[in-house]
Amino acid sequence: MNEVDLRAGGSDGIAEQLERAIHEHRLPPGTKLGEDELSEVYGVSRTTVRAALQKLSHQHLVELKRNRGAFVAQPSVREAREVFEARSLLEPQLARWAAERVTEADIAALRSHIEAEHAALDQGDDGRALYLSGRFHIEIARIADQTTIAHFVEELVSRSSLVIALYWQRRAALCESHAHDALIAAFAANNPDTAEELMKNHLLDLLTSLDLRNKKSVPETLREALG
Amino acid sequence: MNEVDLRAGGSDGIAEQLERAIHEHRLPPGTKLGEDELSEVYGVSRTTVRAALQKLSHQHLVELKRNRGAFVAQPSVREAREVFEARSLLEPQLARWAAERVTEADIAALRSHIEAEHAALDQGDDGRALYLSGRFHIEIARIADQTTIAHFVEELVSRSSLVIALYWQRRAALCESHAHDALIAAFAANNPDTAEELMKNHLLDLLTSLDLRNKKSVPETLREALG
DNA sequence: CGGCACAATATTGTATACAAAAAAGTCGAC
DNA sequence: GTCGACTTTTTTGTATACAATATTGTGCCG
Repeated sequence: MNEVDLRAGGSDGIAEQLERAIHEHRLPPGTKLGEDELSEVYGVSRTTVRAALQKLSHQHLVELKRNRGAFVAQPSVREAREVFEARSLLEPQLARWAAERVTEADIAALRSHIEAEHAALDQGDDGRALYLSGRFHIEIARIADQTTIAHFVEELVSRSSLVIALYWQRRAALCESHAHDALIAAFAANNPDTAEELMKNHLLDLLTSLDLRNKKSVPETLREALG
Repeated sequence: MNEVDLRAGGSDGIAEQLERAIHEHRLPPGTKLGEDELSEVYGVSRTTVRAALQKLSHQHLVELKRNRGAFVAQPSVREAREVFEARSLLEPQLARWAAERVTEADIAALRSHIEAEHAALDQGDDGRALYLSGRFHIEIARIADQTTIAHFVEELVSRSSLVIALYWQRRAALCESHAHDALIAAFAANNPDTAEELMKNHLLDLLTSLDLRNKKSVPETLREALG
């Protein structure tokens, strides 16, 4: 029994660990998440594991197939587009609000966030860099002081990570295209208009960096993967 | 044993029934949802009930207090504002898209939807009218063909119902302020600009019809309810 | 040798049992 | 009679056991 036993008690801690693993691409889309396996890994009962998996499925990070089990979600091309459409509706306004409310402490936090991201990249830990890059967006939602929308963004960012795992075409250059630096600059200058525009373009850049014509990257059934 | 046994198997059916009951104000905010009680009502085990309650808590319709149980959520004033801010970001654009894509069949569905709503009002079934009024907004999301955003709107509409239960001030006139009729007209005329503007104003109207200064309507603890 | 039916196995879905915590009720001291 | 501590009861949290379903393996028949 490999009981890891981390702080956050019960299902929430497990859900968080799984979410991070998915976000960091340690669990690729389509991975089977067996209940027995997970319960052994975390040293808890299947009941607890199931609660965690259900939570993740509500966030669309995990797909629950009846009598088949849980799998890391494989967003379709359409879902990928929809996720970025939703982000484009929410995040620019969030950036605007953030620019209006940002404090010195917030800016410092954002800067150290980016530093950690670059550090991860230097270490070759692309997964962690991607995770941190996503957290940057969530941090902005927090600064905007809109917890309800922040929740949605959190889900969308996680799902974006799955989209990236499936449809990313350019190998180099993660989110680190200086877009985040420019956003911080706009925040520091208390310039909501610029912040909103930068975020809008940043999301468009992300979307166009995907190859959404590539239907085959997710062989829904084995049939079409071959044929 | 009062086994109701409805079609949708397992926890999803129970979650749906509870959601509707909450949405129709048959279960007011703060109501305790005991697991044993629910398991008897629906003739299933507590395991199944818990799954349903967890789902609802992820939608913020139910608050899960550790070792205390599940309660119908009581959105704070702040949460109420946030819900409508989120809706204002999503739904106007959704109305625009819907106006661009709407079909004759969609319009017919919307009209019959409104009819049902008026019928419910005539019968004095305000709860059901409110529920149908919410479904109208969700139907628009469906027509816009944006399932991801539609999911968010679904959650926000349900939460709005809780907000209305707590902070509604005008007794008469639910959502039936002809706003929905005007929206249908804009759809029928394929006028996205008008549809977007109408939705924006409709949401503003809803928000201003609330009394969000009223702190006491949700006595968080008994202490402040008296004093 | 290939295909189909059946059996064995593994995995999920649901119910129940037990442990832990909170709430309510009771008794006694002051 | 009221306050406080203790006991009882109720309710939730977690683990385990059993049932249902899907998957895999095996052998028979064509």
